[in-house]
Amino acid sequence: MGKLDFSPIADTTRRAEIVALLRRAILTGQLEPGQKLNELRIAEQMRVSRAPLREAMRELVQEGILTSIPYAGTFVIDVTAKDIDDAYSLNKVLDEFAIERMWPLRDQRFFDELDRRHEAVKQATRNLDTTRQIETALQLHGLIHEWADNSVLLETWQRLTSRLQMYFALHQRARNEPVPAEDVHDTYVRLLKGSDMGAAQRHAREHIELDFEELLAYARSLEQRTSKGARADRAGLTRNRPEGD
Amino acid sequence: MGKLDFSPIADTTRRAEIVALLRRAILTGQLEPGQKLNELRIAEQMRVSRAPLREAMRELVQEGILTSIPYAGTFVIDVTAKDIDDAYSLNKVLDEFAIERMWPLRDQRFFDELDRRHEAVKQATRNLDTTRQIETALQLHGLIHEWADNSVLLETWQRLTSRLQMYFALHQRARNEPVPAEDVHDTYVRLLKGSDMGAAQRHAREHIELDFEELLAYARSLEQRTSKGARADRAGLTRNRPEGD
DNA sequence: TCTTGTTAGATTGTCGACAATCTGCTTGTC
DNA sequence: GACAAGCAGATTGTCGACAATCTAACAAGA
Repeated sequence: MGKLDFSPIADTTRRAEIVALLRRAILTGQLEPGQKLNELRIAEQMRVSRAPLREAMRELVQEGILTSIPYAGTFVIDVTAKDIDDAYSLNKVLDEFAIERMWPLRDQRFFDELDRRHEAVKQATRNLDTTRQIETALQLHGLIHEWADNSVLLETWQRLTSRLQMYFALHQRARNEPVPAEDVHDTYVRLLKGSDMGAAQRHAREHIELDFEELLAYARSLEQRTSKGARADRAGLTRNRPEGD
Repeated sequence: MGKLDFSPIADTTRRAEIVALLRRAILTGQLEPGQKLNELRIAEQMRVSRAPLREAMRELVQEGILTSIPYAGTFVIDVTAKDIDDAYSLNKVLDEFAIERMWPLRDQRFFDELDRRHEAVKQATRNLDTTRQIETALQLHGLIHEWADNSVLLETWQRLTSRLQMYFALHQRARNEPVPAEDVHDTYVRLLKGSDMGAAQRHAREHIELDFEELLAYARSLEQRTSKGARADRAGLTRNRPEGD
């Protein structure tokens, strides 16, 4: 038989496209944290009715980068230092788990893909395209999760990644200078190709710790000024209440 | 000032109520895996238009217990042995992390809440209410995650829990006999009150392992018969594709 | 001046109808 | 009989309009 695999056909619903557009706008920082999303205005701009737009927003709310308050509006989530800290500490655990799981599954295809993504990061770095740099770096990092053959882990990591990407983008936006970070990933890639799993896990943990401190400091500095969308605080999250008691 | 705190007002949107109704139906197994959700029919039964229903469905899709295929329909996710395995192995990691984090945060309020939830499980067990038993057991288990003071962890665990609850409910449904499991949780609760964190972590891991094997065997037996909704396979999940290359 | 009630405007939530798409059946042709 | 084309029927996706709710400004009264 012919050994040609077709890629799945593109999503042809407006909803999916809206989701992609909005997500991109949020993750690149074009929509700022705390900002309110006016349905009517966005719908007009996109030449779309409010129905698919609202459905798209619901998805992003569940994805964790929007938050909705009934009859008040839907807002981009606020970035608190605690959130970043939480996300990072969990990410470390997930990384360790992912490496453990994917370690015996490494093969030539893995190494090739690893190099490919590493190259993409270097490319973006050369081009001084910081947005793309963040994106590719996270994709490089995500390979271990994709390769771990655990769909739940992958979903979890992708949710985490959305926020991390948003945090990084904001950080980059704040200070306009591009990160030099030329070959930060070299060690990471080398260790993933090596034979010492423990070393790879340790490096993943420390490597992350690195730019984390910087990011955290930035978030703390943001915390001072009062965000105009400050009332868009935690809503929902109380699924577990013991209703019958 | 008066020291009375009011609980937040109930969500008064139809959407929220629909979400709750649908989630309950799915998690208790009233809606079976692979089953298609006909929008028109459900909307009529609930006396609601399709708009809020569809928004509710979008939320549950992102929550991971429904899956949607454009122009084909929305289905309850299929339960594969691999999914259960994945969820459990990740859950073990999360438990360990949660215990580590909440350990220094334990106080009297924690112990009280622990006892309260433990009592709820025993109550449900006495009443032979298996659905409620599953629910309360998971709530007991969830306390460590709620107490870990990490919102991202909590969200992640709640997503996982949804599936686990669904799996358990299906399992219970299959074999009608209620689980004896009278005091399975006694040791768990005792260790969480004790001073040996490592022991608590170890127990959490092993205790889970217990009913896991049973559940997994059941899932494997299901895998034989062809589900009528079999084509409702993984859709989406490919957010990470490198679009510009 | 402070509080409370009222009202107008804007925004979100919901509805019913229409358009686009899929599925299965029928029909026609070889 | 096998197969492709085409035609209902049903279902999902989208639209425009209406209802419910919130916000802020303003007026009335203590």
